[in-house]
Amino acid sequence: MSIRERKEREKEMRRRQIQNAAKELFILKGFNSTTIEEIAEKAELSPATIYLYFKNKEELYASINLITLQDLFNEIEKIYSNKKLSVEEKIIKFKDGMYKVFKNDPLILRNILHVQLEDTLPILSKELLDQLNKISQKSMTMIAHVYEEGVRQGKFREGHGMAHADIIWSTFTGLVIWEESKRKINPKKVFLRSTLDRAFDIFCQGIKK
Amino acid sequence: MSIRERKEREKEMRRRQIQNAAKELFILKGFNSTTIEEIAEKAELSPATIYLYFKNKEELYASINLITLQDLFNEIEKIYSNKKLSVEEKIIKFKDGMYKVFKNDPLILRNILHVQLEDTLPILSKELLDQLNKISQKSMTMIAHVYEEGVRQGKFREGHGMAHADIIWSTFTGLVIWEESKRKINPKKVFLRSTLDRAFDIFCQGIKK
Amino acid sequence: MSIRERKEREKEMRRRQIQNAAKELFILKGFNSTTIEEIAEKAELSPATIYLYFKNKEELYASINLITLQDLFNEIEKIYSNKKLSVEEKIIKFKDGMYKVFKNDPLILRNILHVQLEDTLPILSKELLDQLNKISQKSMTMIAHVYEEGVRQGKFREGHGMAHADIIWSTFTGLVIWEESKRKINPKKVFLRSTLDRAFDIFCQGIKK
Amino acid sequence: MSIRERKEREKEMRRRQIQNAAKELFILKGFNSTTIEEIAEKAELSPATIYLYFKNKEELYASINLITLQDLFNEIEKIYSNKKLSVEEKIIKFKDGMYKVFKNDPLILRNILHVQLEDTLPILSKELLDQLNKISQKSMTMIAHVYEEGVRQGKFREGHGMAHADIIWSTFTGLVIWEESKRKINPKKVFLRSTLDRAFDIFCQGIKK
DNA sequence: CATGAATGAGGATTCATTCAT
DNA sequence: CATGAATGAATCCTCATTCAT
Repeated sequence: MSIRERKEREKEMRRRQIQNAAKELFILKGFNSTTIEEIAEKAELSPATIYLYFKNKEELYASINLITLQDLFNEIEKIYSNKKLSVEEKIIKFKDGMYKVFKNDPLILRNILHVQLEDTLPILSKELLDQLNKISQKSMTMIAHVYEEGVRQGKFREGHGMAHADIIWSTFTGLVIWEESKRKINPKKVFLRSTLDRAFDIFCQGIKK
Repeated sequence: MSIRERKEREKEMRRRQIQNAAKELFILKGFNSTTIEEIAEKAELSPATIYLYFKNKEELYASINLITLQDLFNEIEKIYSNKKLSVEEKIIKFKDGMYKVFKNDPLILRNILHVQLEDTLPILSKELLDQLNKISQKSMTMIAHVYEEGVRQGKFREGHGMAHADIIWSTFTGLVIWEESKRKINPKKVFLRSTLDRAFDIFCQGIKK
Repeated sequence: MSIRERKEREKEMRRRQIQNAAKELFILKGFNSTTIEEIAEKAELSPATIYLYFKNKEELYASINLITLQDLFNEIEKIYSNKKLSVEEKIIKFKDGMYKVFKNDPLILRNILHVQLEDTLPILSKELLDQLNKISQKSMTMIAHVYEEGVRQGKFREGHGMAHADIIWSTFTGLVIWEESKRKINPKKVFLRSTLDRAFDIFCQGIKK
Repeated sequence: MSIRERKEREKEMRRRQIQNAAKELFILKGFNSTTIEEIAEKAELSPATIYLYFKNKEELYASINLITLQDLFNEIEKIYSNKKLSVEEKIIKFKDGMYKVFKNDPLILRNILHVQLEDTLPILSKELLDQLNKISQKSMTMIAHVYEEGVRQGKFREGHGMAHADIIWSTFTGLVIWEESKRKINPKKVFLRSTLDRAFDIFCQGIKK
């Protein structure tokens, strides 16, 4: 029984090993320009082996997105459920949480948006697309709830919760993408954490009643 | 001389013709998934002819972004130079200007961001990259100036102009992309102009001293 | 205009050139074991060029069958329409016609039967399959008509025309394939024309009233 | 010793088990399109195990043909040796026997002919090829003998026995393959036993003195 | 100038086969 | 004896790019 377990664990590790190799490359070069061969090489496996663990390139790609998005969801949920935090604090924490996930895996944002913008948006299986969609939906809803709570408490200006969730999310993604793109043009540039903080500071100021 | 001019003009038109065809396809399918042959067909030319006007696919792609970015630049400059507008008004106008460009040519934003997100960016020639960089730099600088002017006038909170330019730009792009992506998943959704306005309203509120 | 025609003709020749190379190889090694690269090499072209003339390997394969079947159809129709021949003569001529086509292009029969024997009978496009089907249907119908005419004239035993067309066709193909297969095992053996003639002689005898 | 025997028997059963699984798949999908993995799965073994019993895919395939051909041989021999049957009856019985084998295992004919037409024939080991050859030779010889006996008895027209064995065999295979191929194009069609009977009826009529 | 035609350089995927356990 | 896991070697197909006309 213990042998079987070990095997199981090893198999899972192989999967991870492939996903990690792939993630790095997808981040660096995008989906289309990353070849299975490169992934295999980085994972120190043969291309054929990849196909023992993932049905094809798209599924591999999707599986990575799923992990990442799940992380994000967990992060947001943790904050959302934390009863000790005020709504203002929660919004700040949301930003910090998103940033943390993003820092840990810069691919995430690109992926979420890539799902929609990417070339031939990879023929992700309907299921996976739905799953991605659902998770992101749930995350947004939690953010919306927080805003609405703020309104109820008389702290925030009147307004549709979902719209403000969109604004928070967009401000974050917009900044990150923009910073990332600037770094791409000029690699010396470092992501300015302070700009992000400032933006959210302004936002918090702006929504005050 | 006049003949030469006509020739020149015709040549320029061919370039445009190709760029327009390409733009549409890049928007629709992304860079990698758009083939030269498709572009040629849409432009009613042969693939070989494309190469008489553009060194390769990347240059063609970049040249389109350049146009787009130039349009945006013009829009921003017009507002920037308008002496009748207050700094607050200018910021609002910036948003409206960006929105106008985007509305008039929805491809614009996608393209600009594609330059940033797309797989193949690193292959762009140094020259073009610099040019792209310079234009965007100049646009951002103007926005930054407006913010700094606001600070000098005691209207806006202290802060680095460039950082706030980034924030403005990011908020805008973030929102547009996000809305667009939502529409992609659920096509019935219409872009919420009001969400954009709200976001900038919050921003303006937030930066007030 | 003449130039265009020449081009057209040259293009058609290329197609033929590819088909001929492919035909030989398909005969020799079967569909699956023949690679596009081999075909290309034999045709003195690059693999990519093949795809300018045929959508994929299957279509190429099918196109060859189509030609072959068409030839056969023409041969049969010629006999069918010949008013000077008696029904008995027509049946003998059918055999001779089929044999002529086969002799002139030994690949023919193998190809037709490959359609039937081959692995997963290649996913021929519905259209082509229909076309193949239609031609063969028409050929068989003509043979059937001749038999029925023979019945009407009181020369042949009562019986369903189509069934006898099947019998004629099967006897012929069966014999040719069998002889061919024997030759494959023992290459010295030569196809026995006399066996074929004998078989049809027996058949003619057997169907007499 | 008894243990050794049991082992031997078990080993033989495993072989059969694999062959049966393989046979079904080869019938369904052809040689090339059937994968070792599929065979293994159907046989409830691992792919690697297959290689403990058969040197490679080709040998496995050939071994199946051998069985099949042996069955056919047995059937024919039984009829051949039956002293109570007249030559006319024997010929009819040959057909029935062949049909029975074919009905019981539709693979047989496809396989026999595949051996001859199929892509991979050259790869079969010389030994196996010889064995296949010998069995088929012996079967044909028996059929030939019957014809010659008929001639001696003054019942059949003069003629070379072997040639008529070929004719009998070809007529049978030709019809079966043709019917099978028609069914492939139009699956609703059912194999017409009556056509086969008719063909042999005509044949018997035709060879009468 | 324009292009039809050709191709070299990959890239994703499959599968028979091997081997350590 | 059995197998899970791994892979080398193919194979089909695509596409940016070139060049003779």
